[in-house]
Amino acid sequence: MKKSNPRGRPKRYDREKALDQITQVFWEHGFAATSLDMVSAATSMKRPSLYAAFGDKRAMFLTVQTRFAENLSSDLANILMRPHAPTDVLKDFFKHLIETYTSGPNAPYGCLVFSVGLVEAVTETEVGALIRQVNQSIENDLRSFLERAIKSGALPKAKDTDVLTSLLVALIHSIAVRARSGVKPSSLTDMAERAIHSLLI
Amino acid sequence: MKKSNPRGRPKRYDREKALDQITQVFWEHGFAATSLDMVSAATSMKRPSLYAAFGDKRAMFLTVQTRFAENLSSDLANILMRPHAPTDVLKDFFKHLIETYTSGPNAPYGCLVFSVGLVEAVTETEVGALIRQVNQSIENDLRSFLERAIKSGALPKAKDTDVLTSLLVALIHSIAVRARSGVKPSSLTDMAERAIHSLLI
DNA sequence: CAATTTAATTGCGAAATAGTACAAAAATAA
DNA sequence: TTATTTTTGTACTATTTCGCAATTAAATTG
Repeated sequence: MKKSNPRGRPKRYDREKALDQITQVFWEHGFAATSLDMVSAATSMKRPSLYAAFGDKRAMFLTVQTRFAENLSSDLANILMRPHAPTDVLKDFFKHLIETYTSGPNAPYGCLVFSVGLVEAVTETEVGALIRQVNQSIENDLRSFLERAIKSGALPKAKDTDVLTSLLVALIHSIAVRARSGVKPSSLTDMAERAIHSLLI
Repeated sequence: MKKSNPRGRPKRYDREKALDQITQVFWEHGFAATSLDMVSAATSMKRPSLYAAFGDKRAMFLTVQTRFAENLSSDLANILMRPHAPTDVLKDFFKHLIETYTSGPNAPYGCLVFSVGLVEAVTETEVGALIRQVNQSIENDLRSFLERAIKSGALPKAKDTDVLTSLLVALIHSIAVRARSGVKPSSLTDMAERAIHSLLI
């Protein structure tokens, strides 16, 4: 059952596709260095259409930030639910993270939230709040994962899950920084896997 | 022996003081959101004077980036040379780092290099190179520090210094992210100290 | 005291930028 | 077919921004 067409002239653009394209521009150049003309070019939408669809530049930025955060968080949370050995799960976890941070069309752009958004956190309270919330969410997921692993006997009881969790989150932040600075993905994978082994074995 | 005054009209500004003021502006707002008028207001120098002294906006930014990196790196390197117990030295190390990242005049701005500079790394090769170089330098200093500690018997031989080093660097990056996102300094200190204990004991 | 040198100040001009008013286009509804 | 609704496209305005040319100011040198 397809819903009947809406009243007026149909939209030319696809909302999700447009948001992907907007994301790319902000991801590469950051908030302030991105002009609406660049966004317009990337989406093939004229500025008035952009405004009608997504609000002003600030609103657009907040939208893609939260969207990126939600997608990444949920991907990572799903990986943590897989029924494999903890080290394998964490390897997949960081593999996906690194893939996300390094596979832009032109270059590695790192993390849209932890790198690009972060700069605005000082002047835009909402961005700061989002970042803290994303951290909290990933942190909670990781801690539950580790506690589950200990409960099931897959991980030694002696592990301090709080410290372990914050070190894994630190690893995420570090990968974000290094990815955008141009460190090659294989290096990042190496680092992550060695850290996982050292921390969990 | 004071060197004789130079030929023409004397400069009104003090170069180092001006660079401090320029640093503050970029640190708070990032590169693109900073206008030369803001820099002009912060330094009480008119734009032509700024241009004569520091070149254009991009050159100014590169100057304060490298200056910040050099100052911080050298401070941290010095702390690592102190003849105390490894855990105490590392506590001081992170205490200084957190102090640097959180004690701006208005707010916590995090790291000028790892947060503010990082955004430009994609479009400005030099910034990316600087960041990689700073990471390398701190990493080397930390690794030597750990190797020294093991040699002197202050740290168990079993430690994998490479992994340990990259986890400590990750902790730095994480503190940079969290500081700018608005996490309060005491939380950061807590996290750092617990991580140090867990990693070194 | 002139002449010279260097720095500071004023203010202009060209370009970029964000936002929006208004007209044209493309669909549905009657 | 005509009216209505919604999106798209054009074009304008006000503002910001950068870089620089020309002028004024403050020092040293002879």
